[in-house]
Amino acid sequence: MPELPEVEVVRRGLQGWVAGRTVSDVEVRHPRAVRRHPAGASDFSDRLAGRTLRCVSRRGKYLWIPLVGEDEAVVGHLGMSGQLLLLPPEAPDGPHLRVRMTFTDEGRELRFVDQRTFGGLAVAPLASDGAGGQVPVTIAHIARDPLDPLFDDELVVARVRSRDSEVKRILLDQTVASGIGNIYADESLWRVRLHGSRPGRGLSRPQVRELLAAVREVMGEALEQGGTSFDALYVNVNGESGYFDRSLHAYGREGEPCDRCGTAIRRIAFMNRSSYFCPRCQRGARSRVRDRG
DNA sequence: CATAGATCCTGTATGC
DNA sequence: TGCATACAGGATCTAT
Repeated sequence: MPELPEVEVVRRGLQGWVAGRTVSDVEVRHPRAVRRHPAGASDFSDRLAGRTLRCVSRRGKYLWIPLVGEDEAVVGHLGMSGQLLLLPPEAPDGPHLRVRMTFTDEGRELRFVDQRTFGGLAVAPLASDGAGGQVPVTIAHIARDPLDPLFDDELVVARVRSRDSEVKRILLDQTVASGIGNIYADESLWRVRLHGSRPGRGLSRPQVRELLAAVREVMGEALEQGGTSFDALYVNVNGESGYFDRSLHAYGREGEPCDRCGTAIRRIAFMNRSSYFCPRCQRGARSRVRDRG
């Protein structure tokens, strides 16, 4: 469930704790956690041992930390249950500890904990991002996110409107705009009263602009509240949950009244998961059927 | 090329 | 009580 706001909370938490520290040792407890590091677990550990970490960067749901003196970075993705925790060395290992990074100062360890193992870490080369910065080559295909100062609204508007796919699927496509997952997609669509099954090609330019503004708005509000959490799976680097789930209008509210019109929120199957929407406020599901006829 | 669907994984909740 | 099934879903791979 960690989407952009949750990952940004983690980034901020890491920033003050790992920047400038030198890695002592890296222990990979589960090979799946480094499956995106093709050279394997021992190579992953070898590339980090003795290296000093720089600032913590983020694009969409990815985090990366460049290594001082190298054109490489350690890249992380939380998947849906990953946690990056800063814990004192004496804290007990939980059952889902996947990677442990210790530092030469013998202070807090950085632990990657991941119940469902969809997340992972890797070391990857850095390349130019085309705008004076750098990005790991393994995530060069990930688009800028809506909170990125270089996010180009009109470019994304054009890309959304060039596709026949359902608009919700486009929102979840990280090569169009990154950082949006199932929760914030549903919340953004609810805010602008669009049904997620509307084809991108059928939306007007103002509609897509309004949708992107809603995405930015809902993510910004979530960030202010420390992110969204439904269970103990998403936590910040200190193991604490956010509060934004109390502000949700659509996601996870099947059968509950819409906060605008009182109609019961509906849930439908979508891409092996769920979509939540107000059947009265969010019209437009029929246009696709009509177009086919 | 564009699009849609399947797949990885495990803890929790639910049904019989 | 025990077993089976459904569900959560981000990114990537495969199929059409």
